[in-house]
Amino acid sequence: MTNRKLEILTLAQHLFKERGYSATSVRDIAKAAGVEAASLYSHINGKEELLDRTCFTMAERFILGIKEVNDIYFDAALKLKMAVDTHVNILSNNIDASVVFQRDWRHLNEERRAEFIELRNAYEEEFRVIVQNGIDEGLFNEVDVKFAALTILSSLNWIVEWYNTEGSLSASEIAENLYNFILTGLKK
Amino acid sequence: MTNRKLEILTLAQHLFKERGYSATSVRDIAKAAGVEAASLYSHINGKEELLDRTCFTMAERFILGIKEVNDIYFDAALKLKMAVDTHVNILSNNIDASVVFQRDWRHLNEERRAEFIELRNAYEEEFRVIVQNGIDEGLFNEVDVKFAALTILSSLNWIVEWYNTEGSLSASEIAENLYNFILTGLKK
DNA sequence: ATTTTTGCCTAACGAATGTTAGTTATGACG
DNA sequence: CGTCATAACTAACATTCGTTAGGCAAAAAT
Repeated sequence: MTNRKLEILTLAQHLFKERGYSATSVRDIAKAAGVEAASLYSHINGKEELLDRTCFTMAERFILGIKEVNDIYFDAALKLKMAVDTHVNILSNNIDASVVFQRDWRHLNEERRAEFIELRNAYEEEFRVIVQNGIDEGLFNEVDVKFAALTILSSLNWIVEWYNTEGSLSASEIAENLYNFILTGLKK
Repeated sequence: MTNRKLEILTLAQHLFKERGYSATSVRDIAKAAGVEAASLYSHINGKEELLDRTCFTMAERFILGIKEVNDIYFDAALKLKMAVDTHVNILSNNIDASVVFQRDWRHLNEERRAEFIELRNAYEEEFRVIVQNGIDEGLFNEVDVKFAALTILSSLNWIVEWYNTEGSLSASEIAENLYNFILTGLKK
């Protein structure tokens, strides 16, 4: 991918984040790039390519992240801690793309959407496995695995809705807070 | 609001849920209603009215819900339990509208969007107050209040992404599972 | 020096968008 | 019966949409 194409992709991701994919026109993206709409087509095949690349690049990053965590750590609690940390760091390093990944994958065409959902399911499954391992190892309560994983993933997925680059907490601090809360719970 | 208008609103909410507000055309809604696009304008002022009514009706429902919980219950733990239960029940009784409320409020015009955000903030503040009360009453751990509330709200907000009307769990069962997990945490 | 490639341009396409104006069929109410 | 309200219609509007075709200037490669 050429520099210019990457630049266009980045600009598009920012606009998609602000306005949503459907409400962002090719002309909006062109304007941000300081170029006529038609000129974009020297670099991209179409608007959907920008969405597609964004969604699948992020999916790959998240999946690669959790694979590394699974390879490096053994203890389930540590795996979970690092999976959360990795997720939040990827997200904070690609905040625009993460928002698009989270919100706009629905606008992928049917075929690609199906592939995307598969990747997402695989990612979520990794979290369920970690929670199950923690239970088997006697580290975690015998909670409903699906439910516990869902709560963790909800918190992770929701971060894009409130994360602020200028906020006081770093990505790893957010991850640590989240991990601690999920482990400890509210009850005294 | 006439029956027919309500019918159109309901159909629109379903389409907005499936395709998103921006990607749903007035003609799509008209087709669902078995009518020409222009005919809708006997009933509505415009497309945005459908979004506006959806977002603000749901906001009112959620806020009324938590006010009632605050009036009826005193104990912070019970308040939280019932706030979660009420939220999930409202959501499951209005699943299409809830999804739109969650995803598409961004497409409100600037003025209404600002009002909407204020309502949302007020709602979220109620959760923070409950958590803080729980800590003050010695029921809850001395967690970071913002963070704890955020995790709870993340889980609540994310429910629309996986909730299935045909699922095996009722709204109150989901609420109970969620509440228990948040209170207890993972750690044994 | 000549050719090729790159990156943009203008112009235009057909389709879809939200919305309006004006009209008509139907049925309720006096 | 005549009047009015309701709910739909057809036709059209000005825009905007994603995209294509063809060309042109500058830079890179030969």
